[in-house]
Amino acid sequence: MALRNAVLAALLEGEASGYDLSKRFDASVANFWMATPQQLYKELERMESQGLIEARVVQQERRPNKRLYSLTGAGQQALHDFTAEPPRPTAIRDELLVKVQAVDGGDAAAVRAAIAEHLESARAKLARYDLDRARLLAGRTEERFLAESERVGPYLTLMRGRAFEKENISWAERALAILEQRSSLPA
Amino acid sequence: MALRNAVLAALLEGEASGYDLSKRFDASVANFWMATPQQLYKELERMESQGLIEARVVQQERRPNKRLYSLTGAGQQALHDFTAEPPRPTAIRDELLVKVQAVDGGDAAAVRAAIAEHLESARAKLARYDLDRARLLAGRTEERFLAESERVGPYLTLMRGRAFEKENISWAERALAILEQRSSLPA
DNA sequence: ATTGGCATGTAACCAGTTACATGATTCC
DNA sequence: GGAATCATGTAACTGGTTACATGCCAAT
Repeated sequence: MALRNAVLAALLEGEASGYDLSKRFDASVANFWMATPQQLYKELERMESQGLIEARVVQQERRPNKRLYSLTGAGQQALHDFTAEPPRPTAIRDELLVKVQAVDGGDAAAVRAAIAEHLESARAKLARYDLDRARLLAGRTEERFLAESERVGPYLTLMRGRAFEKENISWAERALAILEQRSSLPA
Repeated sequence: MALRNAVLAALLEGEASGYDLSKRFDASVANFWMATPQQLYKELERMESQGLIEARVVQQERRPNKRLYSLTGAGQQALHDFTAEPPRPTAIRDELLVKVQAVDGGDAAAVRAAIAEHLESARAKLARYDLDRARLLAGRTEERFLAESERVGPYLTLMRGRAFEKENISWAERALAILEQRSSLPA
């Protein structure tokens, strides 16, 4: 029931279809929770059957109809309850770092390539987050934004994502430099 | 088969029992991959049956016997193959950030408490990583260490863990400050 | 004409978590 | 005497991934 909470949190931004949510996850939630469309459709069904969300069917012309979900009172309560649960230690699973850990007994060139690709994707994500931030701030200083806006959660997670990607970038640059030097000086 | 690769990488450090591995994971691998003892025992069995690792039984007095596992040639090959695989985008799942995202519709005090706890654990981890780093460097400068040591993988992942925890700390401090200010100025 | 976006789902499989289970030893 | 450590496992459950499946519309 872990995805459930991420979905509830995402629906705080407003009603969304499965498809919308899938994009919303990619755009902002993906920073700390990833989910495939398949996962979302299944979870939405289950959540609806549990009364946490409700659907409103929107007829569309020249488009398939869609079901827009929003939080019910029970859903809001469930979200509240979730935030009040004692935190469990965050589980990390980073395949790239497993490869880096194993670089000395593995294919060093391939690991370097993987880091380089990671670096590129971190740069792309950082650029996206910067755009998102500018959109949120809408010309205001951070201070004013924080004073004025109703919600700060999305801003805080965005800041976390930004810092994470910045750190990814500088780590990857450093790691590449070290590994490249090694490869030119074989023992 | 994702844990498998983390186990192979961990066994590069030398032979280990299930119990040893469990501690090794906690100590260093946990930085990027977490696994419970139960997971490890099951995975070790499977890996042995696939010929990736082999066990050597050590009789102990006043202690249960233990099975020390080490990589076979096939295991080394599997590790090599894994490092050469094209990287898949890292999956993140951070429950704390889900709570933060939902803070505006949830229990803000509980979320602040969760962040504070996270901050403490990040500080503790950073201190541990600093100790690990000092142990690895063994009095040498980073430059000399990198020039001399046979393996760099564990150092690079350690640096990543350190940077990650540092960033956790500064983000958590900032987030707490923002949320505390909000709580004292209710809309 | 083909790619990409909109829109939704099912089924089979694989991986991870939690609870249960045991038993001796060493340290405080 | 009780907690922590050493040492290993099973069983039931939950959650996540991958592959398969469909079909229309807009833009290039």
